[in-house]
Amino acid sequence: MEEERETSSMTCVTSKDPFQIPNEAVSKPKKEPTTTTSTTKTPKTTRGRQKIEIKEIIEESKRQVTFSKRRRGLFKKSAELSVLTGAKIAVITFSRCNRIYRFGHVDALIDKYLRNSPVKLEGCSGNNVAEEESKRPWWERPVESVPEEELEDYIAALSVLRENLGKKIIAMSNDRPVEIVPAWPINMMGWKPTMDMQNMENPTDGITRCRVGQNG
Amino acid sequence: MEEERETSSMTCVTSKDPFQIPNEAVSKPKKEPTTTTSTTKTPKTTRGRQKIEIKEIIEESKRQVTFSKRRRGLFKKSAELSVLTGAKIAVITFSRCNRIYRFGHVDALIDKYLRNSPVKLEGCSGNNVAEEESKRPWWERPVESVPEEELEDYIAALSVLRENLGKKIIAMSNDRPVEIVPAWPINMMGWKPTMDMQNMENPTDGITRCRVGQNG
DNA sequence: AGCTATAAATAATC
DNA sequence: GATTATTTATAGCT
Repeated sequence: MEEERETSSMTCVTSKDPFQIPNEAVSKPKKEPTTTTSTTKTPKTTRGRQKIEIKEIIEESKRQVTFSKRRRGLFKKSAELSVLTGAKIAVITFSRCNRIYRFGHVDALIDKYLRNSPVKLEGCSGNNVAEEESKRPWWERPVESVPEEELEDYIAALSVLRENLGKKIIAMSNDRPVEIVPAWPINMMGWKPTMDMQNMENPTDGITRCRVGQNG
Repeated sequence: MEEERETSSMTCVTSKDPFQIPNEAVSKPKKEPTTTTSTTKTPKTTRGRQKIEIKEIIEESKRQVTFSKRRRGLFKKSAELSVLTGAKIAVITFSRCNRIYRFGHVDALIDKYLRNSPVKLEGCSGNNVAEEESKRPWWERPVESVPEEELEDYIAALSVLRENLGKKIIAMSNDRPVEIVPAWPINMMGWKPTMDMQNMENPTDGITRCRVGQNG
């Protein structure tokens, strides 16, 4: 974000920036579409996106807004990377108040991560996986091959698979519903829409809440 | 990325786009800084960033490049979100060849996630956590408060904490070094540089590799 | 929650 | 791996 690069693209902008002098004491031009002699310069209504330092945002409301916007952006980027490259991605976000926001096949990938890869979600292309695929048990088949109708069963089955991780995990997971957030949550062009993003974004924990007005 | 929004900002661009007609059959002007009559239009050397559809990239090398670039971008965004809002973030990426790339306090957050929040990384601001902090055992203290010199000990201690997750997990994790990827990997302005990003990005698995030339 | 102008990410290219 | 021109993300307002 704040690399040393100072290449000014956008050389086309010829209008003088009306927001130049102090930071806050700017007399905003107020959008007036047709009244004034608005032929010389474009009467900008906002300063647009401003450069910020990457350091903790102190102001409460501001931090919440940034958290919300950027988390959305992060999940979108994750989804795009997943679709574009076929990678499996899981993102876990704990807000300052320990509200949890998840993206992707979190549970499946955590299993995979902890077990050091046994849950094979997708074969490597060009590895003539197709023939080997049929020999594999259901839970090693690509997630994509699971029909949407069977998703519930698949999820349930996955929770059974989790037993292989150890009784202790199962015990701890029992009071939390085992669910999978689809990797294709956003209904965008060319995407496989299974559930809406809202559902994915809502905090799903039963975790101690902070007082009202806290970030997260 | 490909929402229905078609709002054309950038209305300032007056130069005609020389790359207009077919998509690939463009006669590239080739960068010639001072020779040609480059006064009328800017002799663009590239088409710049092109709009792409969010669908699987078929071409192998192209997909690899995109995976590399966008993964880097995703981790950067994660780091920024973490610093800006104080959120704890973990990102796990399995490439198509099951190479694993991680970001953030993956192990700690997985523990937290599986246990439904016991590992308290940071208190909620304004909750007068400071006084309660001192009562907490070391492993509940904010990760940031751990001095860099103690990081190794902290990591080791965390692996002990994992035992609370169950003997089975420990058994499975034994042949994999338990490590923590720092949440501040990029040495950017105002950042806390602990390790380099390269180290973080390198695949850390001992997982079956695909044939050479595969994505991930 | 929506808008606008600008900062930042990145597709194509070298 | 570096550059460039463009698309996309988003900071500040409303």
